[in-house]
Formats: sequence, structure tokens, C-alpha cells
Amino acid sequence: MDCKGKFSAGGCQLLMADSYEFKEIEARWQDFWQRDGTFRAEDGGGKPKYYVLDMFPYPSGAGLHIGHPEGYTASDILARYRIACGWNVLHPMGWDAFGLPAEQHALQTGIAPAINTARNVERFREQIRRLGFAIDWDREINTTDPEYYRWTQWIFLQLFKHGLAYVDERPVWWCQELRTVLANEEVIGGRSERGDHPVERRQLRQWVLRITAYAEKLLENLEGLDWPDSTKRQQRAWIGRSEGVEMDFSVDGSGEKICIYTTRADTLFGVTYMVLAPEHPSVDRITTEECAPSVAEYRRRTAAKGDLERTDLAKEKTGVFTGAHALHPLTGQKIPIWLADYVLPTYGTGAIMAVPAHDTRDYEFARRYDLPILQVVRSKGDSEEVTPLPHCDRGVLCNSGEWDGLDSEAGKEAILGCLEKLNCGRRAVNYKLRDWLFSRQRYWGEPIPIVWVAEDDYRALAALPDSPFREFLPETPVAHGDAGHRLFAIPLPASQLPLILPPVEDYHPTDSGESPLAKAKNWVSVEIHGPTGQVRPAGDGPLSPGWVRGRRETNTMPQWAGSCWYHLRYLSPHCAVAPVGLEEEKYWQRPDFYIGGAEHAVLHLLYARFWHQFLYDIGAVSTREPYQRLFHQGIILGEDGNKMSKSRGNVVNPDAIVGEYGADALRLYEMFLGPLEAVKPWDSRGIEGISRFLRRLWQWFLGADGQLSSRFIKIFVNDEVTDRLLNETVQKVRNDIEGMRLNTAVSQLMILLNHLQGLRFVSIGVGRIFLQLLAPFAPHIAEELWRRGGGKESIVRTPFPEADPEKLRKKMVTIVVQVNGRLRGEVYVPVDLSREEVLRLARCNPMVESHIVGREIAKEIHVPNRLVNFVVH
RNA sequence: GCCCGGAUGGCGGAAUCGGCAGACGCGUCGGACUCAAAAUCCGAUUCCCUUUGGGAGUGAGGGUUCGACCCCCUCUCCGGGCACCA
Repeated sequence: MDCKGKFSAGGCQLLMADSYEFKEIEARWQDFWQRDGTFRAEDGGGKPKYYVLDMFPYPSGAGLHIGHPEGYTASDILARYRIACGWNVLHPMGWDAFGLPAEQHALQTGIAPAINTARNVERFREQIRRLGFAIDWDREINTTDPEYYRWTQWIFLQLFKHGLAYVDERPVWWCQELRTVLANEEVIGGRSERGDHPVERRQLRQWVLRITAYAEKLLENLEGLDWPDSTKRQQRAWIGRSEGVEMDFSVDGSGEKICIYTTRADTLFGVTYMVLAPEHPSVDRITTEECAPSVAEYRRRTAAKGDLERTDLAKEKTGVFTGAHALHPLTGQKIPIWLADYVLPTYGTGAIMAVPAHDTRDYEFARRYDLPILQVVRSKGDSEEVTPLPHCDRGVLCNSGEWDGLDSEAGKEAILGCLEKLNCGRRAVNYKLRDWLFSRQRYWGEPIPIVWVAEDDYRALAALPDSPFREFLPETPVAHGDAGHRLFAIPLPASQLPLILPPVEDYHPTDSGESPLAKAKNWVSVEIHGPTGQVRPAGDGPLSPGWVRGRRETNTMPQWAGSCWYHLRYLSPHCAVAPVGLEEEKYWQRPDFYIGGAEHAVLHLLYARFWHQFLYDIGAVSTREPYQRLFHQGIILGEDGNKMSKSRGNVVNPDAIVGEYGADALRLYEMFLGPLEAVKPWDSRGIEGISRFLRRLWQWFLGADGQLSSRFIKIFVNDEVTDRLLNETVQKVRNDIEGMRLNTAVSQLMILLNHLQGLRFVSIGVGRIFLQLLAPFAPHIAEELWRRGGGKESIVRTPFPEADPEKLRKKMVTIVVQVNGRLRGEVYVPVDLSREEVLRLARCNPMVESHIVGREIAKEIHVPNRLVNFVVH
């Protein structure tokens, strides 16, 4: 033993016999649980099932972060608690191992991402194992394992088959630093979510998933989920459903009609101009000759602008007049039509009716270009007062002909009704949610299992009734390219999966927006055989009959793909015929508890819901939603109150903590730090307190010989105070675990130990219950003491203590006595003593008496078993 | 700008059906043990007033109430989300 100079030689020897050797204890029990298969989950049996899921980590090269054990410990406490309560618990772990950092590492070192990733996984697994979690390691999964991504590809092909995966050439977010495109969700304030690099718009051909087809369902189902409100709110806001009206405005002097979308049909009489997005298809047809040059110039300028510039709210609005006029559908008035880039081409119809009096943006624009502002809604109740403009809230209609005096909401309905009769308006619903950009120009991701072929070859293949290539063929072909050179997407048959990521020499991305996979020539160029479904590398010679040439898709899937369905793979990690086995899915269904960071509120959690809902629709799973109960653990900050970062030098290394204090101390301390969901700073001195608690427990439970302390007596008889405190603690720990209030559960255990330490003798039963309560939090020390105290089987297999309601019932209570709301004394009385008696005793209390004597009592308040308040003049 | 969430001792945090504010831990101070130190144990620890005792106090100001950290209004600061979505 290394005494580190802390003990004298003699003292060291003496302490050795019974000191708390967490290193040895923790390693021993971790090995035991593993060998024993303590946490192996059975797919069935008589017990009710409980599935606890952690957001699986990305195994970064930096190793485990101090934040990882926070969520993992919380879920582990719940898992171990539920096991002790008699549930069949599944608590698995795996690796979300595709992603950019491994690829960037490969660029710097030349080490293949697969090799580097395997190393990182190795390290993560070891670090996590040392924390003693109740994990069923037989179910470990890895998204980069071909046997895993076989099914990621399979699900993609199902989406493709059902018309939910398509190719589109559109302006997309391109990150030059990362050399890849990014999804809307991955761009935050004009910068990449990962790495915080600038992004720009580029016109590129990309794979897109039709998540918008699920917008309504994604929104509706949120209702029934037990999720944090803020997360639900974020998803609702991201989906951005709005109900409004589409209206047709005919253009004066042409047959052209312009359809706009508005949520404020009630303000129709306040329209003083219209705006089209510069990209609107009608622009060329309506622009007058006179205005053509300035319109062309404006469109050129906007096209050159980055979206960042265009969406900058601080900038002044710009626009240009087209020379054309629309006709007001009700009044027939002429309304000038403008172009302005504050109208987005991708939302609604890309055109608006501008009502400057009741919309801040239109108001700004009208002021800038000196367009008329006409008020048609005034605030309620103040018909005399002048309503300040722009007035964007609801109110009462004015200047609106026959509808004057109507409330905004009634006005909307009335005007819509009128437009419907005239056949130029209809209800419409719009969403902010855009389809999910699904391809990345990267190497380290799942290859998209598609081969591109010429049109004739596609038609020939599609016409073969028995061709394996028809397995995932969509009703409407997916194609891209110009007429004459169009390429058509052929989905690989399931028999060709997994489509293995080929090794490449060079991981460098290209500026042109092509994946490094494009350089794997032998892999990219293939010949496929329609009748048999075979695919082989293209040869040099002429094609054999029945074979056609194709080119593999070289984009890969984004990192989110693997995490969209991993909660299902844990149920049957080795199933060879489907993503998830039928029987296992039926039994486990989905996680009952899911914990992870709030940063995934709209990314992973939205994508995973989409895939899961789709899998439900095609009958692959039996639940509509993947995650019924969700919890976000907060972030642990550095000691200086800042986010931990290498540059700040405030990073706390979990290995160092485990080495110095042990896994139990780390677990307990992370839970004790504060509310699980809160952002809270680390305190390196605070863990000393936890360490002290564990050593005190050790000293209390064991004698100098390391055997059960002589303080313990066999009979289970305790004094009343001990009995009640014990039962209160059992109750509180149970409730706190269920409600994830783990910080107060730890406090309560400390309170109990503080009390028990003061007793000369204590029943051994109390000692055992203490260990059982502690076991989910600090499993190693609990197991060790349990065995030393005579436990024959693992403490994990013992039932969780239950509180005795009889013992919880108080016989006497302290009632607080106030005079005019000020604390003046207290009386100790039997529970449920009558009001009269309590008041009488309270009045007699000498501390109270001096404050009420000689004064008139105006009122006597009595809160049973709690408080008395005398109100005196 | 809009929408959420938060603000409690020297520090992390307890206490919300409106009923003893400051549990538990850290730190600090005092004491015991020790030649001494560490470790450990015991005690004190919101602030102010000289006291037995009294007063103030949960970001600021107002309100409701016998009574407010808790409910209502106004404001300040901090954190998070969205950001021209018509």
C-alpha cells in the first residue's frame, strides 16, 4: 500500500487492516458482476419489463468527459433501483461511432477511421466499465459495425421505397471548413452546429428525406409524451405549424395570378402593396419593360448575397418595384407589386400581401420606400385613442367596409367566407419544418445503398418482374441530371447489404462537393445484373448480356442516421433478419426512460421520432413513439463556472477522480452536486465531503478487524426516532429516485448515517437497509459491506426496502405559534389535537403570552398540526 | 426583437397545496487528540443590535393575504431557444 507519507509506519499498518480500499473493492465487484452476468437482461419471464436508455456516446479521442457519468449514473441508479423492486431491467450501452472527428483525425495522422474508432471505443468501454454501471454488455452495439449499418441502410431503402427519400438540386448549407453540406438543424445562427464554422449557400444535388410528410404526426404525438416542456416547445417551434389562408390576386393587365399566404386575412383591407420573393417564378412574366433592368439588377444582387447577409435582421430592408399591379380581390383596387428579399422563396407561396399597419416587417419596408400605410385594426376598448402603428395584436376591424367593428378573429372567418364564395381564397396550413437534408460529402458514414444507371437501363430493370432490384423500387423513379443525361436511382436489394464502406487511400474531401468515396474507382463503377440482383466491379471489356453499367452513390449518411433507431437494435443486437426481432420488440417495445443532453432537443430527438414513426407505419415496430419518458441532465461546468474546455484549462478528468476517490465517490458526488437537470459547477473540494461520507460509513459498519462492527445487535428493535427516520429515508429515497431528485436522496442518506453514528447500539437490520438504500448510488461499497455483514448473495438480488406506513405516522407534532405572523414560540402536542386545545395551549405558552397579554385578539388562525397565528391589535 | 427558464448565506444547494427560510455538503472559526502536522472527532457559522432578547432578510419596487422564496403587476440581471416563416 502506498501511504504517500500520510501515515506513520505503525499507523499505516494498523489502518491497512480495515481501511476503505476502493480500488481493490471496485475492481473486484465489477469483475464479479461481469462474470456472474448479474445485469444480463432476459427477453421475457414473469417480471414486468423496464428499459432504461442513455443517449449513447460518440467515442471521441479525448476519452470520457466528466459530463458522461452524470447521465449514466442517474440512469444506473434508476436501473438498479428497478431491479431491486422486482423489474426485469434492460440497461444497454453502445457507440455512436460514425462522424467527422474520426475522419479529421485520419486526415492528420493517416490512420484509418475504422482503426482509430476501434481504439477509442476500447478506451470508452474501459472507462465506463470502471464506473460500475449495471449494463448488459452482451448487447453492446456500434453504428459503424457493418452488421449494424446493414439495417441503417435497410431502413433508408424502406424510406426510398415509400417515396420518402428523394434527390433534389437546391440551395443547401455548405460548410467550407468541414467540406460538406449540413441540414437546417445543423446550422445555428449561420454557423455549423459542430465546430462553429461559417456556412454558405450552394446549389447542390442532395439526398433529402421527406420529414415534412410527418410534420403533423410529429406535432400531434408530442402531446402524450412525458418530456420536459422546454423540449416539447422547441420541437413545436421547429415544426412551426401555422394556420392561415391562401388568396389569389390577379395581376392587372395579364392573365397571371399570384397566390399569397397569410395568417391575417382580417387585415385584407389594409393591403397597400405586395411582395414576391426575388426567386418567385412569376417575376419575369409580370415585370414591365421599364422596370426590367432594375429588377434584373436586384435579383442578381440578392442571388449573390449569402443567406447570412440576407437574414441579418439588423440590416435595412431592400426591394424593387416590378411596375406591375395586382387587383384587390374585394375592392378591385390596384396594388403595386414589389420584390424584396425579406420574403422567403421557400415558405408559403413565396409571396405576401403587405399590410404595413399591422406587420413590423411590412411597416419597415413601407417607411423605407414611402408606401402607404392604412390602419384596419384598432386596439380594443380605446376607440378614441390613436393606436400606435404597427399594431400587430388582435383588435377590432376598421376601414374594412361591412366588417368594421368585428373582432380580428371573427373578421378572419368573415373575410375568408367571402373569398371562398368568390373562389379566390381557401384555408391553408404551413410548416416551418423543411425536408431533412440527408447526404454528406464525407467518408466516415454509412454508404447510401444506391446505384445510378441510365434511363433505358432503369426502365429495362424495372420491367423485369422478378428482378431483386425491384425490392425497394419506389412508385415514382428518383432521377437527376439534364434531359438526355438523366441518371436513375436503383436501390440495392437487401441481399446486397451491408454495402461496406470501402477502404480509400486519401480521406481528403474535395471542394467540388464530392465525397472521398468518389476516389474509390473500383468501388464506384459497377456492373449490375437485373435478373439475379448481382453487383460487381466494372470490367474493362464489353458488358456481358443482361448486365448494365452503374455508378454507386458516393455521398454518405449523416451521423444522425445510426442514432435514429439504435434504441431498437439493443432489443436484439444480433438479429440477422430484421433491424429488430419480432418477439423481442413485442416484449421490450421501447425505452421506458431515456436520458441525455438537451442539445439534442430538435436534432436527434426529432429525427429519431420520424424514423420510429415511419417504422411503425410500415409495421416494423408496435409503438408510435420511441421515447415515452425523457429527461435531460444538466451540464457540469468547470470550477470557474465556465464551460469546461482545454483552452480554459478547467477540465476535470474522470479517470483522475476515479483514481483518487473511486467510482462510488464520483457517482455519488455527481448526483449530490445539485438537481440533475441543472447546469452546475464542479467543486474539487466538494468531493472530499462525499469521500468522507463513504469512509465514515466504512468505519461505522466495520470493526477494526474488518468484520461487522460490534455496535450491531441481532434483534430488530429501534428507538422511535431511529425507526421513523429510517422509514422516512426509505420513503424519500424511493420517491426521489422515481422523480430523479437524486441530490436530495443523497442528502437524506447522509442525514440517516449522521444519526445512526450517534447510537451506541443499532439493529443489524438497520445497517442492512442502509446499504440497500445506498446500493443504487454507490454499488461497490454497498456490495462489499453487504458481504462482510454476512450477505450470502449479491445485494443486487435483494429486494428494495419498503417503508412501514405505521412507523411513518407521527404521534406528536411541534406546532409553531405566531403573533401577527411573527414566530413567538412553539407547542409540542399530540397529532390531530383539537383546535380549541391547541389554541388554549398556545395562549398559555409563556413566550407567546407576553405578546398577547392585555391586547385584543382579533383573529385566531389554526393550521392543523402545523401552525397557530394570533392576530392582535 | 419574440418565447421560455432562473436569481435563496462566503460557495453548491434544501424548503413551493401560501404556514418554523437556509436541510445536506463545502468553506471558515473555535475546541479535543498530537511533541507537531495530517487525518479524525466535538461545537459554532444569514446579517445587524451590547444583552436575557430584539430587528432585518430569499435580485429591486409595489400589490393580494392573518401569513408570500412560493400568487399578481412593474423592473434589473443571468441562462437557454427561435430569429424576416407573413
